[in-house]
Amino acid sequence: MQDLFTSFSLQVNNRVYIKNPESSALGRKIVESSINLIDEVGFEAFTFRKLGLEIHSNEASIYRYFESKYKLLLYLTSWYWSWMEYRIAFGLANIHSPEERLNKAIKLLTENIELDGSFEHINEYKLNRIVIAESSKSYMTKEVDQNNKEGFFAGYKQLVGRVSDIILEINPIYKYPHMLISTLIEGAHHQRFFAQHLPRLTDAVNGEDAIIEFSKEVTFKAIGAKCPTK
Amino acid sequence: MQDLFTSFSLQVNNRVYIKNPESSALGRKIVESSINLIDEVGFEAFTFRKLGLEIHSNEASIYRYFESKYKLLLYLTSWYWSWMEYRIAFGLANIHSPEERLNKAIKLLTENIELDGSFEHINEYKLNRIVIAESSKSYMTKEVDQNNKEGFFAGYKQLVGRVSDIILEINPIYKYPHMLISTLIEGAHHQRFFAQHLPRLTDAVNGEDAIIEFSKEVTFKAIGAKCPTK
DNA sequence: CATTTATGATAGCATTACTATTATATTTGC
DNA sequence: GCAAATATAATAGTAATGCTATCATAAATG
Repeated sequence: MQDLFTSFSLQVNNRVYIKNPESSALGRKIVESSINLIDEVGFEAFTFRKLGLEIHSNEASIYRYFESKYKLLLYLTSWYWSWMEYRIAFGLANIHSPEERLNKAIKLLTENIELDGSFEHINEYKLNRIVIAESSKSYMTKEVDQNNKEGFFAGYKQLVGRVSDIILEINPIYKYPHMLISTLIEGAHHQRFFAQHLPRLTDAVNGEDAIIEFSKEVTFKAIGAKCPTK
Repeated sequence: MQDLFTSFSLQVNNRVYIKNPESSALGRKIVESSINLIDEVGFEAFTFRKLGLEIHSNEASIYRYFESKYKLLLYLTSWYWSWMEYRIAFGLANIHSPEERLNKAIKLLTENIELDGSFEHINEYKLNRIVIAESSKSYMTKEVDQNNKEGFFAGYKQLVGRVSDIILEINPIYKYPHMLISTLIEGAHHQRFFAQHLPRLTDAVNGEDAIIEFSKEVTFKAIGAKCPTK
């Protein structure tokens, strides 16, 4: 996907920001450095004041882009899900067999993300770690219903919907396609976190990719289809 | 399990508290009311000052039991996992077929919890909602490794280990028992949350219990065994 | 009933999550 | 090239949070 995205940017619901951070150098710096800083110190310890110091700018200036650090997190996760949808759209182009499409989609959804440098100011590798460790904090809140109404989770829902559709192509009477996919996505994230920090909750040996294997196996068996790579 | 527990209390790692809240009326009041308050306002808005007002006691007094609200959350989740382990231990007593044991364990792990009143000062129904919405905040932190070393997640790990053992009884060469069980537990929690707040991420219709069905199906198919209730 | 121990009341402090104000750059439109 | 609009920086301020410290009082215990 190299260089493909230099020409366009991913759409994020414009209600998560006050001013679009893509629209200025400062905005891009805010996004770039927030990824570094959240990855480094964690979301609870992350503050706009610290971010201001980091980028030699001002706390008040950051507030002109994002209402709060929660909204910024929402921006980052929304961006991530948009990005994931593009990755999948491109990754599945010209593959016709639905089994192979599903197989590839699961790989893309559950694999360890590496830096691909398509977007200058976004480090996908670190962003993936943030999504794994912090994204549940963006929806496990008392404001979830309100935020949902405003469309802040649309990207995630759309992604789950798209992959579920592939499942239904393979097995039109499978009852739980959305459940299966959302369980898988969240599950793979948890497993990556557990593999690093709470290994007794997983069987993922560092190095080999048990998480992808596990996800594929579970999915294809659940829907009663044969995994093309097995 | 009614009245069974009036005679004993569940063990929680004594390093999550400063003074054991089971040891005094104030301590039990703190636990009881913290469950109500966290359930009501959410963990971020929950503070010891508010809790003090609620129980007509003092912020400083609460700090004599728990170092911080994070430790209190850790206490609540640890208690929950201990409780879950007892539920399973009792629920599986005298069942010999490992398939039936697994089937029952999955039901107990993924079902919607109702108030059972075995512990006067703990509302299991609300605690379950807290565990669903807030428990990931107890381990998705920068302090996870430190906390893990101190044994704060021992109960959860033990529970996952026990259920994994049943899987291995059924299929000794299954490669991912821990992954499967931890994915299932977290997954069921997420699905209950999604069913209420983000229904497009799930297929759980309110009322019937798709989540248990889904969990059983996935598990037995993944390990290549037959679910006894199907 | 003296003493330890637990609780309560009050105060204080650094940090957080903002908002407001005013000053200074930078961009843009003509 | 300059006025006017717009974006950013600097500073200050406020209420709430997450504690800690001190001292007084109540309750339990030996």
